[in-house]
Amino acid sequence: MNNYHITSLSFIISVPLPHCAAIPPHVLGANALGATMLDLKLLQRQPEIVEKALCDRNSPMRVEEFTALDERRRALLAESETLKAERNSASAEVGKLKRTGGDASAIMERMGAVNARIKVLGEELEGVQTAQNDWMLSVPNVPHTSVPLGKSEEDNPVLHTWGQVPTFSFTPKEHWELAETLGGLDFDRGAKLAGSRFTVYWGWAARLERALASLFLDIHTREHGYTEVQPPLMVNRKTMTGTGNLPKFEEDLFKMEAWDYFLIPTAEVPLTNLFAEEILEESMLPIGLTAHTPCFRSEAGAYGKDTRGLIRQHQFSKVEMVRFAHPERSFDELERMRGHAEALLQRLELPYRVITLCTGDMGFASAKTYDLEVWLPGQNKYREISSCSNCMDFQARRANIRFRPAGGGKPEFAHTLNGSGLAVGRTLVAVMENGQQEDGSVVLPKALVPYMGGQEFILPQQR
RNA sequence: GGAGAGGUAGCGAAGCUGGCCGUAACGCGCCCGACUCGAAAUCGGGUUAGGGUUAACCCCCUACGUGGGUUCGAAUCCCACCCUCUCCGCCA
Repeated sequence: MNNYHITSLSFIISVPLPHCAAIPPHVLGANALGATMLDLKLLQRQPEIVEKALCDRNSPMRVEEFTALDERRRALLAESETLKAERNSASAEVGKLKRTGGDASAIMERMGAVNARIKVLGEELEGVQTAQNDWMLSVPNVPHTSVPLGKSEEDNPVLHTWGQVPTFSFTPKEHWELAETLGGLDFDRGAKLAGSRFTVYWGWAARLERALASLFLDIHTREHGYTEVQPPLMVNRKTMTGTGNLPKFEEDLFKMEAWDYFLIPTAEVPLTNLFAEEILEESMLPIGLTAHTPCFRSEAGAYGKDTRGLIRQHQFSKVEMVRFAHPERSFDELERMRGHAEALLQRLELPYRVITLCTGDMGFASAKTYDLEVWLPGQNKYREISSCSNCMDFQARRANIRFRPAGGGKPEFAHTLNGSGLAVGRTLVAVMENGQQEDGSVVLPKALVPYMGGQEFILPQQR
């Protein structure tokens, strides 16, 4: 599941509210939920669609807040623009009079009063527009019609499972227990150097992390058609806003104290914003980008969760996939990208399942999300290892990412997708736990052996 | 860090002694048409985005890196900031 879901709200609103009344099917047709999502026009003309989306997401926001601001804004705009038109024509008149030697003092005096009124209107308008803009930046994406309704992660249906859950003749250990004899993962020194949720990797563990990332990048670039990118690991406020991490989720991020820079919580942020404020050619689509980067998350609100081991760290590495797609093909691209993530787990022979996130569990920017969950024998359960989302035009609107249609015509917003392929630290955990033997050693998946210099096992005596 | 140059449509670029210059000169690209069997070349026309109003058109407002200021009126004058390029210094 995505880290930006609104868990804190799911227990505030636990019963269906009156405004959640059913929407007629024709209103929710593909057309209505297409490229105009969270467009000003959609909010103005079909507010009931957004209202239902907010309800399905358990969001406390109400469209009527927007509507009130929008009506006030338009009233102020109408008066202000009328006065500005008057001023423009009067100024042209002054220009003419000055050239012909006429007297313009009467007009200039009248414009003094007009300007004063424009200024007053402008100040109120600015306040209203700021409030409206804040609302727009805080409203989550509208879930796609194919997303199952639900309140929380309990309601996420399983799409399919792959592989056999392994059986052991002994009680399988968690990865941090294995590391007690295998070494490699140094939680104590990680805490000494930085604090809790930081880990030092030694020897085989450091190499395994590198091997996994290399394998993933090689498969994506050679077999799945992605272009490898090395982006900045710190980005500015505008970039964070483009993907939807700001303004709502600042507390989840690490921020530089003296600079307005943030450490990226995922490579999705720099990769998606690569084409911000740009107009692409339709022939360039779809674009696939991949990057292996560290990710930094404050994990605010995760106190007491996954405190041991590598599952939840302040710093972890991830290979990310980002795709830019034509609006008509973005859901095909989502299926394709999910396949790219699944291919990695299959290559590593790790059992997993795919779930579809329900409306109440989806991330802020997403219109539809699949989570891949890998089997962890030590925990005896499936744990998230990848999250693949179609954000449709939600991020593209924020970041202004457009493409020009092949036949010419006005630029349209592209659709953006992102997915982990995969979270490297968690994959390392899965490799350890699924490959463990009774003597505490670990058998490595065949696909990894060439990347480990021919090494097939991790043995206790290794350093 | 020092010195200088620059930021104007999809791209290049003019304007920068304030008004007749922003649906923005000029060139490229793109679209439509003419010519052609067809194409190239040539010729003619068209081609910014966002918002308000509207059934739609018309019309109106805003935008010349960003934010302020002066003025009846700012691409143009003033102030601050951001970014790019060149040279110098420093540095893995």
